[in-house]
Amino acid sequence: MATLETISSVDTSPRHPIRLVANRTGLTVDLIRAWEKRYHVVEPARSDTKRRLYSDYDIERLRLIRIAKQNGRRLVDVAPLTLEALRDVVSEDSRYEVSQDVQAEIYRPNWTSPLESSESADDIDALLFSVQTMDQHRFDQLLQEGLVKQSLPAFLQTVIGPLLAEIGESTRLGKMRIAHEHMATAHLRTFIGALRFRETYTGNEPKIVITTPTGQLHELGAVMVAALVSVDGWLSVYLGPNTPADEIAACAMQSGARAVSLSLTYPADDPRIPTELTRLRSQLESKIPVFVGGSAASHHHELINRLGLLSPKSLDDLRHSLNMLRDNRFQGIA
Amino acid sequence: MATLETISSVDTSPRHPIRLVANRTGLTVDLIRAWEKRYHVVEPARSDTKRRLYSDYDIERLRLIRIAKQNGRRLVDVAPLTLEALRDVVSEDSRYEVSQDVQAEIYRPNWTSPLESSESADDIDALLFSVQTMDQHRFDQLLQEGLVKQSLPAFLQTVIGPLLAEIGESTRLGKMRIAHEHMATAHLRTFIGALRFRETYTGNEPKIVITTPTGQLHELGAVMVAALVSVDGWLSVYLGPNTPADEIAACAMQSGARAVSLSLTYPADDPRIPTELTRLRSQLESKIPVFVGGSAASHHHELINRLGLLSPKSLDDLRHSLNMLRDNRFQGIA
DNA sequence: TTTATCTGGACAAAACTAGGACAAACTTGC
DNA sequence: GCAAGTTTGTCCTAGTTTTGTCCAGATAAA
Repeated sequence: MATLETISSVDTSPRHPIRLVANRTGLTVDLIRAWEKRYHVVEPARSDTKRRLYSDYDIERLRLIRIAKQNGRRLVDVAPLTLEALRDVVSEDSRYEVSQDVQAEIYRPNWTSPLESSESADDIDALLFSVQTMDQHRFDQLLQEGLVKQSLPAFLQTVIGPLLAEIGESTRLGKMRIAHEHMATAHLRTFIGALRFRETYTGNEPKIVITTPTGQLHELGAVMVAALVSVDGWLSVYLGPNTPADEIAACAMQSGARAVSLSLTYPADDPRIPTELTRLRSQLESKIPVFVGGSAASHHHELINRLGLLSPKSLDDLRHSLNMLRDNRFQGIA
Repeated sequence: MATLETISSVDTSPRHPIRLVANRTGLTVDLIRAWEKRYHVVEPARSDTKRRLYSDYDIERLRLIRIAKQNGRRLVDVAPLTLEALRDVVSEDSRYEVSQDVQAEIYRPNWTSPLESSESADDIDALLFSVQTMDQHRFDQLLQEGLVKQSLPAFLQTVIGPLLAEIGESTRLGKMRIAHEHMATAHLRTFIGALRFRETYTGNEPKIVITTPTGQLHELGAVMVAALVSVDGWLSVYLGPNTPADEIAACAMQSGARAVSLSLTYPADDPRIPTELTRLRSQLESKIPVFVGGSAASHHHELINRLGLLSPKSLDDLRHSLNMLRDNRFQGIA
């Protein structure tokens, strides 16, 4: 349960000085104070010597408010909104979808605790049912609703992960048709892919290149990573599946990425994998870490260690490492 | 949750400043005010300091009026129309907007000028530049803006099509890296895929199964078709790429689809294509037409004719056939 | 000591408002 | 086909509101 907590809540403990907040949000120190003075945009805690101390929650709100302003919103309008409400506003602006029940959004608590497992199980059952009946519209609707109930990382972990496992298993056992699996996969690709730009853009996010190496055609894992890291203020350069090592390296260099993430799923024993990983590592600056995840990553355990690549144990683990890297607290190779 | 209402109704509460409206509609601030002054196109509410405050309803009307104007309508004519009436007008116009057929010429008033070709060319250049600089966020932004300027079918034809051709050509000639092409393709997959659910859903749309057959891994064409047909009131069951014929047939039957659409691109001469197409045709009820499109469709011209499949010459052609089918005016096999 | 942050206020740039002017593009009448 | 009228996008001025930046003097941290 410890993992679930870390993954789903935005930390509200006050600890960051104003300078760091300015760096991370792209706002000036003066401006942050002016906003506080005029509209109480954030009311940070204070140290015993009156220094402002901001929480991750504050930073996230400030970042979103900056984006909302960029989209033409007035400060008066967005200043009193909660984090959740802000996310909705920003996402509505960047892709215009009809806003849902705004009323309900405003009174929702600021960060959601992970769902009761029974509730998640119900959600998954409903999703499975919509897949089996080929009701793509319902499937979409359920995904949308599920995401409203909890944060994106929690949603990926408690709903999407188990759902994919279940669908894979059912198809393997013949309880479900390949067509059903195809429909679900294709739709999840669209759905999760579109989440990536709901968050952020301040212009000074660190970048990460995300893809799958040559021979790996399944991109769902990579898309999930792309969506996930955007929550923590990374800007992902997503290359889709099946990208040659040379191209990944070139892309990382051109875009000035701080990290690379690969997803390995199927086939697990593709003979091209060792070659590609080796090439990639040798062409990249050594200070750029390469994360290798996905269900097939464990098949290449030894290779990964030998090359000095990183193999996060879970999405949460990856997320944690990236947070460290972003804040320059990264310890290097595990 | 009252799904249908939430999805189809547009919020009328006034809350957006004029700047945001300009961003979303692609109109200039001056122009929005001029329209209000002269024709009372929209009469926004005011804040206590006389700032204009627009509702979602206003924004949607303005967006449609912009498109109607682009199609040659006069402001005086469209200004007083309700949102629903505007939707009708725009959808009516979009039938002729992109088509080059002589036949359409008859119905086509002489004032139509879809878009200055130079303007489209500029848009494409900007998109290409953002691909070359690996600026994925800019790429997304430009796509979004492009879509505001014209209707989806016109956008696909005048921007996305040429863009893909240009990228493919540049990559082939080595002017662009594979990584650039990958990024653009992956992003377009997300972007176009997400457009599919922008339209309203009443529950009694005719369904169409859209996919690519076994061996065809490129899904962009299929995704474009899925987005396109949703504009004309079809509900697409999208299965992603690489679906076996048996599964396509099973899916069509289970979902009660009225049509099937396949996209063939690469490899053009895959030996599995004839087998798969034959199997599909034999397993489907004969009253369900199968459309085969994509750049590689012409390689199988003879086979397609022999099996009684349909091979639309363009996206517009496909759209036209589907409209006939939907309205039960379909003449069967060409 | 030097650097960072604090408060409160001043100032200026940017954005918005209203009303009107103007030129280009289009329509209509002859 | 040409001239007169209409429509339409853009720009200007002048006054108001909103928003970003800067300064001065004080306190705290490195």
